[in-house]
Amino acid sequence: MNKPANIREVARRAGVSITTVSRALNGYPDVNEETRKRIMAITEEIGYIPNAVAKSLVTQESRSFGFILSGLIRGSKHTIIQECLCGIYAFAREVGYEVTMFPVDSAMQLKKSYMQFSREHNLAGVILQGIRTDDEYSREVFSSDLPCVLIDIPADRNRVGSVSIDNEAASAAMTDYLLSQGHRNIAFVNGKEAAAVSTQRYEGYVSAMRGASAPLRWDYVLNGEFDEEIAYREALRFLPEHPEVTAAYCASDLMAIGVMRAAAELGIAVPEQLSVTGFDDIPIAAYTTPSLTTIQQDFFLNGYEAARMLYDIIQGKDVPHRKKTPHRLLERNSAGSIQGGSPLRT
Amino acid sequence: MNKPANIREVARRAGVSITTVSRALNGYPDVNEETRKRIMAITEEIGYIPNAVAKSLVTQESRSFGFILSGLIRGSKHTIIQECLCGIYAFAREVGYEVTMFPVDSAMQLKKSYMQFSREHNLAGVILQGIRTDDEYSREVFSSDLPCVLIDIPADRNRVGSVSIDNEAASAAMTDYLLSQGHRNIAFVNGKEAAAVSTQRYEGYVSAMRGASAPLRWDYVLNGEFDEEIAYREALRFLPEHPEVTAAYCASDLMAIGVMRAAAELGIAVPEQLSVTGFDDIPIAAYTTPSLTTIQQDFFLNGYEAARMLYDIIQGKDVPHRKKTPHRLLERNSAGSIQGGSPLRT
DNA sequence: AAAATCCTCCAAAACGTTTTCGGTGAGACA
DNA sequence: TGTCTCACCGAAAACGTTTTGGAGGATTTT
Repeated sequence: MNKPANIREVARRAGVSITTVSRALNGYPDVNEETRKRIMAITEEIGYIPNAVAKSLVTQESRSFGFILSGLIRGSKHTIIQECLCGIYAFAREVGYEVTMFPVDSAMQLKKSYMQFSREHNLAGVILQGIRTDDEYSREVFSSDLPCVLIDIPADRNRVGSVSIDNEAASAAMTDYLLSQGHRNIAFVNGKEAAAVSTQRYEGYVSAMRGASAPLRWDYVLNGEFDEEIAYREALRFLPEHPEVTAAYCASDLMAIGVMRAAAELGIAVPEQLSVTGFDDIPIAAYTTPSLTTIQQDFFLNGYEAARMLYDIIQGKDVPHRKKTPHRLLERNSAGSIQGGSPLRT
Repeated sequence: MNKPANIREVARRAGVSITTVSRALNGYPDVNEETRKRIMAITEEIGYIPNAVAKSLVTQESRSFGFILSGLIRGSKHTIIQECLCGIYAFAREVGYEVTMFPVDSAMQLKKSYMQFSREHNLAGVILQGIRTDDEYSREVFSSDLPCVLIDIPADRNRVGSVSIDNEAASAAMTDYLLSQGHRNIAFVNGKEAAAVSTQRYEGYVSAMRGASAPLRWDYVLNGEFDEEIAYREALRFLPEHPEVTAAYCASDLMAIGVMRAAAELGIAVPEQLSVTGFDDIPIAAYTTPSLTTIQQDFFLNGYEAARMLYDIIQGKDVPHRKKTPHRLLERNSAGSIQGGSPLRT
């Protein structure tokens, strides 16, 4: 394993100092065009590649976004983090940055804090996703002066940015949609309580129901933990107890799928007897029978915008630290109108 | 933005040399227990974090796997690379490595070669996935002495490792399954020609058909390019022309879904009139109607095993450079028996 | 003709570590 | 008393860059 050529070797062959080589390669003006050509030729010839590690060490910057995320788990059924990662990379490429991932597994004993990770790698800034706000490590990041933007987590501090859809508005929109179809008794299957998006979506549901003077009953909101199986079991229990509810609005597609399975098992027809709607628009949502009416999020865009905001913060630009990405209500086939002539389940 | 503390600061406060600090922190034996305690305390107090960049520079190794992959694109409907990445991280954590991703986009003008990337970052070795073998940059990697393992690409050189399922056997198994259900006229929807897995799956199909003396016709193999839409259009053309074929075996789930959609549009019932099978077992496959009979691959395991093999190669262990991960035929509802009483389409 | 300017280049310091080699003092052994 | 061993520690080199602060010569300006 012979060592790769370094700048010294190039300098030696070109008969110049390493300073000149460095300047030539980095496009500084004060180097003779002829010398530059010669250096370039030698660089090419011996396959010299500047060592980014050494460069990063001396310049004290890494041109690298950190991406700290939880939820990179085996057997995941959605592509959310994939999309997000892809968006981050898309922007990073535009500005010549790289990205360094740090997946944190809730199961793993976290011996390394986010901060430690960031400093070890001279990260220019970090993007956090799927991280709990009450986590001790995130506090450490918030209170540091490391540029930082959050995805799907509201930022309380002013130094840190955040990007997400307007969860409350989207949630209200979905509830309103169901209401407009004639539904009154609408159950809401929520996700984990700890997640900020859960409370926001709950708020949206509540305000829409209240606005329409629809029955707002505590026993109409179920806890599905963002889990297909749990939502399935909850629905299995809930649906027979409440034949008067004609719609179940779920805070995630996976939970909606669980609810639809429960309905199928109970002999309840979707959407004829029960409308079911989801949230996220994961790939599966388009392929279920019936296909899922849901709120579409652009997770790619979330990643892209988060990276862009982080970049602006790093550059010291004065930029709004709150970005709402667009959402869209995707009307498919899992929800229908009550006036459509379909009998209520009662 | 005050600079983070460095080893010199710790040494100054502890009243020892930086050598001693380094030794204390890295667990070398020749440092007094009392001094070590003191150093640890100071480290904790001022929040000192060793700089991995500097360390990597001097040790000439980064304890980092490179993951070079193509196919990280917006709107992807499967979780293959996600699973793979997850597997790589799982192993990396076990051995205290990190992973550095390098997504290559076929659309992007690749101004940086894989080799350049690897050397820039002092990578210990790289894992390649979804990369074409005839690509100029992969040649560069193969012929270098950089430890390297390929996923889903057969390795011709002996220095490089490779991991994948036994595509030929799996493909033959699926074909045999269809044959055992009484099908004789089986179409095969293949993926991109450039992909190694395509030719292997084609071989499996051919040998199984040949073994059963089933009709092997060139016009029974379609080119779906691993694309749902293309497979859909191909099926739309092919199915009416060939009412005698009772089964379509597709080299990917997405193509199978495209074929099923075409069948639905043509009024052909699946599986009653046409059996359709896929390959991969992506999440969607379980949620289509009918659910997809397919070959299950463990992409997580692919990543995990690739990382393990790479690690062994880096360590200089003499280890088999070819690993076949298990596959499984998942019998769901998109394929049925001809004897089952269902009429042929003819 | 002297002075100022410009172009091209170089020596050396710096970034934050690890590692090699050697030094000091204390106790053990002859 | 002299030497050897051992535990502990430090000075300095090294990793491969970038950047600072000029130096030397040629060219232009005054």
